[in-house]
Amino acid sequence: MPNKTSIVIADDHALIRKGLRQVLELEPDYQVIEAGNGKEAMTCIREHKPDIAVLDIEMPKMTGFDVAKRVQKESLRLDIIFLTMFKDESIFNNAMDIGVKGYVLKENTVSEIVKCIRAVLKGNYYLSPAISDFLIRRNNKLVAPATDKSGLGLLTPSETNLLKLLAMMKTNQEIAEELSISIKTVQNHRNNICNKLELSGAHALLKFAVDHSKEL
Amino acid sequence: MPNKTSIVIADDHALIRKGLRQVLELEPDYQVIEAGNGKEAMTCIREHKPDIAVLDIEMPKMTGFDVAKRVQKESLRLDIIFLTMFKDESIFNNAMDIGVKGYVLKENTVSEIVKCIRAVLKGNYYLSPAISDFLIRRNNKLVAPATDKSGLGLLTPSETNLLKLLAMMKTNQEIAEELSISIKTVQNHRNNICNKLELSGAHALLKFAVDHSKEL
DNA sequence: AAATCCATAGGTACTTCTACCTATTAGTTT
DNA sequence: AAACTAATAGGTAGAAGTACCTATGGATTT
Repeated sequence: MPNKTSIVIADDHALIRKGLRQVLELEPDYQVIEAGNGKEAMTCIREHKPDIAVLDIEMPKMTGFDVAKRVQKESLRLDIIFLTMFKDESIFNNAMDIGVKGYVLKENTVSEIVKCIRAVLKGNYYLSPAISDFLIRRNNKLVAPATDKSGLGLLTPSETNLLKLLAMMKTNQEIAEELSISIKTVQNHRNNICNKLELSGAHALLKFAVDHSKEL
Repeated sequence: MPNKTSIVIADDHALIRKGLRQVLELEPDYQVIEAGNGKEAMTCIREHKPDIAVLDIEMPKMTGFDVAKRVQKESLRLDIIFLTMFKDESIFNNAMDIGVKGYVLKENTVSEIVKCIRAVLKGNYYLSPAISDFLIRRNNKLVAPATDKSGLGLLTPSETNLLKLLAMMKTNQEIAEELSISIKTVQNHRNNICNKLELSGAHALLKFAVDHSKEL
């Protein structure tokens, strides 16, 4: 494998480009190609077919996003890393959505970008630690409300236990059997829970159980 | 605020404890308390009520997980950071599920743990970059199912549409109103779906709808 | 000792969902 | 034209869940 890893870097600040080149060329098998804006970056990518492109987001002519989308549309096979100052969550989310493999903040150490390139070359994702925090939130939104606004604290152990089974979509009869209690007891527990949580209606409790199953 | 930030560190290797202490005490307002295993860690935590506990996962007496769970059960207010060699995804996922705020690999630089503590003190999460990769996967799992083993392809558009509403735990009556059709039609659709998918029983279809809601 | 809370279980009336029927209309395929 | 499919809607019997009751034994608190 004498073939070098070629990397296109695109940033409108010459200073940053030079700095990046210097850092990257410490790795003997990295070959760096510079572009001063998004449009140049596209040209470079089409011509040199690099393995990786490190893009600033805010650039004249085409933004990093524009380049990433273009690359996707033209089915060019290379991985894209954003090197940016934006710590904004929604920007980050958008980047993930269009398939960006790495996201490194400029405020991080220079070695960060090298680690990132290595990780991406291995087929992994790499995110700046500050960004991981956003990712967690992204997950938790789908998972846990964290604080107990739900009223779960009001429930007794048996009630909580019953909710767990209910969240698995078990029927009252199944729950009764599993706990070796009467179906009437199950129904009563359900009723008590509904009263405590002020729930009413056909699937209200079932919905509650499923929605909060992670907290049970 | 002349109060120091107190940190309990727990690891069974004295060498690592000493190293950590040295690094952490470079920060003038960090006060370090050492524990040689999980049980000691619990004692230290109960006694000193630290702001943060940095725990190894594999330790004698009690593991880092045991300590984290215990802390949660006793409602002790401190943040927990795992400092570990485990790059395993499921271990990481478990850690997230019990509310661990930071996850740093021992293979990372020492400065990583300091960054982590700072981030967690600010109320943020912090993950080693190598771990971020897992998080991405975790997200993607929730997003892309790709193959259809479920039999969803057998369903007609109206049936699929109905399933979407069912997955939101709406009752037949609500679905009928939302689609401006008779409740009987809704019931019929449900029956047809059950036949196609060979489902039967009280919550079978509802469970199916919820389980596959991401694919609808 | 009295009061309170929890888990247990039964009763009853009502609503909702399930399972299996039939049937009409509109659109597609053969 | 005949056959098929999807969407619509009605009927009926029975299973499951909801809503509100009462009640007993055990544990905890006051």
